Amino acid sequence: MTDAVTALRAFNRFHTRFAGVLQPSYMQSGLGVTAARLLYEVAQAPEGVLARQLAERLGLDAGQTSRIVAGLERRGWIARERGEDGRQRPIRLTEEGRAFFAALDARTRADTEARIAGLDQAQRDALMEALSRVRLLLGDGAAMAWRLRPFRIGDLAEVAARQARLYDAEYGWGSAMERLQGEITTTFLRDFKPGREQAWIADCEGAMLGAVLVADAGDDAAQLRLLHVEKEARGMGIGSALVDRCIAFAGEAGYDRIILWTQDVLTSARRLYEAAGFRRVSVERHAIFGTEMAGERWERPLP
Amino acid sequence: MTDAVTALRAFNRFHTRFAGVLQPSYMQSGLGVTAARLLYEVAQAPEGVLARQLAERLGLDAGQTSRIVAGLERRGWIARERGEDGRQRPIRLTEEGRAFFAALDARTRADTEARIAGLDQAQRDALMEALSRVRLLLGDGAAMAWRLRPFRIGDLAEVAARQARLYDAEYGWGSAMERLQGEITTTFLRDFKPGREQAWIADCEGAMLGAVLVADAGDDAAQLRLLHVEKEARGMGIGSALVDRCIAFAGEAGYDRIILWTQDVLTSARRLYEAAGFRRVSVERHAIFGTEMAGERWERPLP
DNA sequence: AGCTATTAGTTGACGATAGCAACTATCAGG
DNA sequence: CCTGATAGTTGCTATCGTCAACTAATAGCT
Repeated sequence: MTDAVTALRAFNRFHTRFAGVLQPSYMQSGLGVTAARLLYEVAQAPEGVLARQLAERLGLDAGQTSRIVAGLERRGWIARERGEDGRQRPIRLTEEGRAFFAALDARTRADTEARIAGLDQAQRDALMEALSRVRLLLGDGAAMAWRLRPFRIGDLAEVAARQARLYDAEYGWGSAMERLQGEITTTFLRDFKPGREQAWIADCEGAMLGAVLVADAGDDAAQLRLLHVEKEARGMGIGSALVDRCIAFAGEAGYDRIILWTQDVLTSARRLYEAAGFRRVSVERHAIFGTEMAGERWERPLP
Repeated sequence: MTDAVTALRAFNRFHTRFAGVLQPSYMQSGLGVTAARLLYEVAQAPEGVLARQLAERLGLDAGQTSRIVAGLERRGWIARERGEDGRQRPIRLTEEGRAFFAALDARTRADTEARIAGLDQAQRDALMEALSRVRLLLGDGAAMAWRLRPFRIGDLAEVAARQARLYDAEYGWGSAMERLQGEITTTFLRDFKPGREQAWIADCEGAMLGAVLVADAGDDAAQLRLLHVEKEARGMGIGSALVDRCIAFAGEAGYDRIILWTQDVLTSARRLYEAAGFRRVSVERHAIFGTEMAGERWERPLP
């Protein structure tokens, strides 16, 4: 069995080749790979960008950056103004530069598209999810956008899989938890009441970073279930966004109150609930998952 | 919402930077990045490698390869023999080269390890799965090894998720199929009989490429359930390996026969069953998944 | 105001990387 | 023996990347 370091190195070798095959298209344009990357960054920046920002973003040397910028300016693709700070020379695209970049960008897109022409939409989705997951795990999460969306086909089973693994790794709850997850999601799907029930996925460019369910608990109560946030996505505000969405939904659906069950060991989840206006109404000790812990019932009235 | 091409290009930009940060360690060794990659390839090859094989594998120019090889030979890391074919100069590591490479490799490993030092084991597993998935989808599957392994925590829910998405994308079976999957896996987990039942995952460096379940159907019959192979993994022999494993397991467990239910539209699965000695014993038309189709029962005696 | 340290950017030098083309040596097949 | 193909080498040229010295402007401090 290979470890993550070996796998990452193998991937790096693979990707170096993969990206290398994509590069010759830059050459046809008379630009080097680095110059093309820099031009891309300039094109993305709506305002003028400073050379040092480009250097920082691309991981380039200041001298190298200066030379490439000078080259692009000589060809007329970019222009430099004077900033308020007299040392700065904000860079922006000229009209010709915009046209040139558009053509280059289109060719690069076509090249990339050709590389994945054999993939159908489902596989493209899988590719996007894997790419995002890699970036997230390698620490590029800050550069990525996430949003909440309603659940789609396959999502609830994935929620069950993620939670089973997460809680097993973190608390050792094993297969007892897995069975429980499976039963909750299966029941939810079987008895799904549109408008009265819903599940949301925190979706970061195709990758699931967290999820939550709202189920009808009867007696005018909505029940928040299976809240989780992936470890690499904590501190991004996903947990509270999910809880807030549940409360808003339950309010609109006309429930009196929203309830939930949780465990005392899930401290960060409890903080979320507390901040969102939930109050603990009962505690019950048990050992369902092997070790002794306390199951808690929390509740929040709805306006 | 971004598309796969945009996501892939964004990933390429990310990875170029990511790999760029890893490179300085090669510099300390006096080797360039390309020379280090080439040395790695030589070290991996047990026999002598030809320069043109290296060029092909690394996507390098022949001239460039020649120069790098000459440089490594000058430093004494590699040696060139004469091949049977007088034009060829098979390359292999010298003793010094082996020692040097081992040191370089250790440092590179440590560098990579430092980049993922913040990840726990579960996250490393997730990283490996995502990396493998990317390579598979981008066509590097031939360079990767897969194997069958028994199911672990979370696997069955993932099987349900993958199948629900696969069959929805390919046949439009939607949530009816999803509910069915969920119920089958949940029931399997709840009533799991070790030794009499089992599930296998086709695992390609952490990524699930296919799966199958064997359940006790009562009356001395084993039932093969939920066989699937991911689209990007077809033609690798995974389907027949999964079926064979089921038959072998059912035989060892002492069942009389192995049965399964399938649909007439799943033609490639039917071919697998037929090749593995199953025979169709009954057909029944239905419209469970929206469209009209035929559910089939297949059976195979066990020795 | 004047001094100092810092920041933005430029330039020169040098070596590694990369692509192209011309070249030698060898081999395979008629 | 001739022809075409293959393995590998070498020269030319341009880009890329690093290091270090340099100018110009600014910010902070006394």
